[in-house]
Amino acid sequence: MATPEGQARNEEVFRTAASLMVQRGYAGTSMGDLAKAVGMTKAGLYHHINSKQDMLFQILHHAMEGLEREVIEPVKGISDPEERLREMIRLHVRGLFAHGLEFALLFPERRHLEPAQQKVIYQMVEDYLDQIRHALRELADEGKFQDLDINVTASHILQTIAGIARWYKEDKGVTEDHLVEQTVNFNLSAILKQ
Amino acid sequence: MATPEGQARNEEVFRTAASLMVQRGYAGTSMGDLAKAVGMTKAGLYHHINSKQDMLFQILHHAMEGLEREVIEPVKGISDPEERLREMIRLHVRGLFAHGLEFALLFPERRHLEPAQQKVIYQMVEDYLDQIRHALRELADEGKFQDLDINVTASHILQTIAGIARWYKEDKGVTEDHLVEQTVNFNLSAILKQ
DNA sequence: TGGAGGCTACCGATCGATCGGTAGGCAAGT
DNA sequence: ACTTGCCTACCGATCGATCGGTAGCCTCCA
Repeated sequence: MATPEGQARNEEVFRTAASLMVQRGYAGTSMGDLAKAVGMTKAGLYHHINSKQDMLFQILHHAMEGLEREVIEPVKGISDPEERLREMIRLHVRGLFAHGLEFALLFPERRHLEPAQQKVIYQMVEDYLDQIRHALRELADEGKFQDLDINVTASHILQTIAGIARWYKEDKGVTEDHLVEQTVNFNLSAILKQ
Repeated sequence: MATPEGQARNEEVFRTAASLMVQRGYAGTSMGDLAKAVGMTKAGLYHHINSKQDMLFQILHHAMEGLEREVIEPVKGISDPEERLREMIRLHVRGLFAHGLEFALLFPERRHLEPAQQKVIYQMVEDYLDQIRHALRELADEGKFQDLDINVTASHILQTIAGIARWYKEDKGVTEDHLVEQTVNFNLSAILKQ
């Protein structure tokens, strides 16, 4: 279906598109801009993608798959809910840095997708939230959970993590390690008794 | 400068623009769409505004002024930092509902402004964050603050509040009162000792 | 061994539609 | 008479997308 070079080029297109859309938004990024950024013409670009909209869908879908692979899967073996939640937050924040903080900022752009595509992405986010909710419920069963609404709390936790991409600036002297630690501690302090 | 009816029409233009941009983003909202939404032609629309970009700036500026007027000002008389922070979160979340949750979602669109305009908005957000940081510092002086980084914590708190607009759906049975209470409790639990 | 056929990865040119914005006029209130 | 508020009619630029075409490589078969 594709040569190794073509495969690499294809990935470069999607990676560059994600980067540009983070900076300028979906509607604010033209296919001409993207073509120029990857050193192609618009026509050449369309060899790699079906449409601008489909490209956005694939970027978001790929990002969610990455989240599941790098956060959900690795913590499946952790039976203690507190430690599992700690590790989820840790891995998620580390993932943000590893992939340039980018993808979290693109999710609001799912409004530009077809309803059916929106539903797919929405469901993947919901599945991720369910993992957080499940850990919270287990904590509640152990009597270690504060008296909070599990659904609202799960969303709050996710917002503190995804929100990092919205305010973090490299030049402020905050290191990745520090931010990981702070985000874990903030959220765990919020939900644990004592 | 304007008749009362004209003033009202002017406000309707900006209010409608904000609403459309929340749904479709800045670049995704055309002036033709906006004109149709307020029952005007594009030319008539431009009687009320200078440019699309300037309109966005005024919307964001107005939103920040509202935040200062409805959250910062009312809590100035509260000397106890814990109670002040509680009230800030309470008022901010209530403000989200009162104004349709809209404006929080528009702030990422400040990337479409001129650098000088961006700076103005950025500074207003920073001033707001300073109010949260100040309350946290006072709490620390009283020995009631968890061992957390004040700057990071302030951002986390703001993200849980602004983040509500990104996940809240009316049809899930979560009431405004419940959400206010949950958001206050989550954040206070995160930052207070014990 | 060489040539035919097919495939990938692109290009220049161009499509109709839509973009943000404007010139100039007209009707109504003060 | 002048301003306010809006209109019709239009501008150049850019949008996403598609057209026919091609350079270069790989495979297969005589």
